[in-house]
Amino acid sequence: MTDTCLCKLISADEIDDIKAALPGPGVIAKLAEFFKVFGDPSRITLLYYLSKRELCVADLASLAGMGQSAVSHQLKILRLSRLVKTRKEGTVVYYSLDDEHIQKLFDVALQHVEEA
Amino acid sequence: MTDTCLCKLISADEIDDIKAALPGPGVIAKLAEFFKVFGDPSRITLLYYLSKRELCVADLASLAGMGQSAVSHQLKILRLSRLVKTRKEGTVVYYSLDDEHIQKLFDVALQHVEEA
DNA sequence: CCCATTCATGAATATGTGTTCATATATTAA
DNA sequence: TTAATATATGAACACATATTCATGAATGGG
Repeated sequence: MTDTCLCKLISADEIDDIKAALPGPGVIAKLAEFFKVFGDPSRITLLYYLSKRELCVADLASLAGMGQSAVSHQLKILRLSRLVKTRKEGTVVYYSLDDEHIQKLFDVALQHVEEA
Repeated sequence: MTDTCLCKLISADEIDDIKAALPGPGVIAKLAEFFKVFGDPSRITLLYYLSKRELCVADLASLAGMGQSAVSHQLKILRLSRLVKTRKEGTVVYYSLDDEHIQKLFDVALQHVEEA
């Protein structure tokens, strides 16, 4: 056990304060799950196209250069994360964005990425 | 091939416009990599603690309830993503945040998560 | 009613990822 | 130098995940 460290001289009070303000495990898990959805190039691409206009599955596949099944699987993840919504017209399902925060997230991330 | 869809009646011009505005594959990959870093509960926890104060590896491990090695591995990822920076004092390495956007990202994500 | 089309879904597979264990590196003290 | 401590690193393992393939479900046309 090498877990003894001089810098542990944070006061017990301060430790308690910091730990108390930590979001619960449930919230942390949800945060991670949320970010994980954005952590895939295919989903980023789909979200980008949907940020431009409502699109059906086949067109998304065509635009993104992905197979129909792959798109469908990814759209399910985006649906479960409440990032996109659907509108059905006959056999065609139109997808569109369902979250006004997405563009803001992209902007912040782009800022970081471009600060290379 | 079942990739023929009526809704493909987007004009060729519109398709070109949308595709032209798509960030290049490099940028999309970087965006995904960036978000992926936040897509893990351990890293979220470490970032949270570092948002409170500078901390050494052993204390981070203790606070987060993780092994020293696991923390070190995750800190390396955060370092390579330029999200944290280090300061060495003897054998002790102090970590602290190195990006002013992190809190903003957390805020947006929390908003989404809490809109359940 | 039968068929074609669009999308969803389950299984299989290949790849990626987080933790642990053991060990190496670096710094300080004796 | 030797020993001790803090951190970093590499290999191994277990687990998650993205895609493909095959197929199922739903809708509309003939």
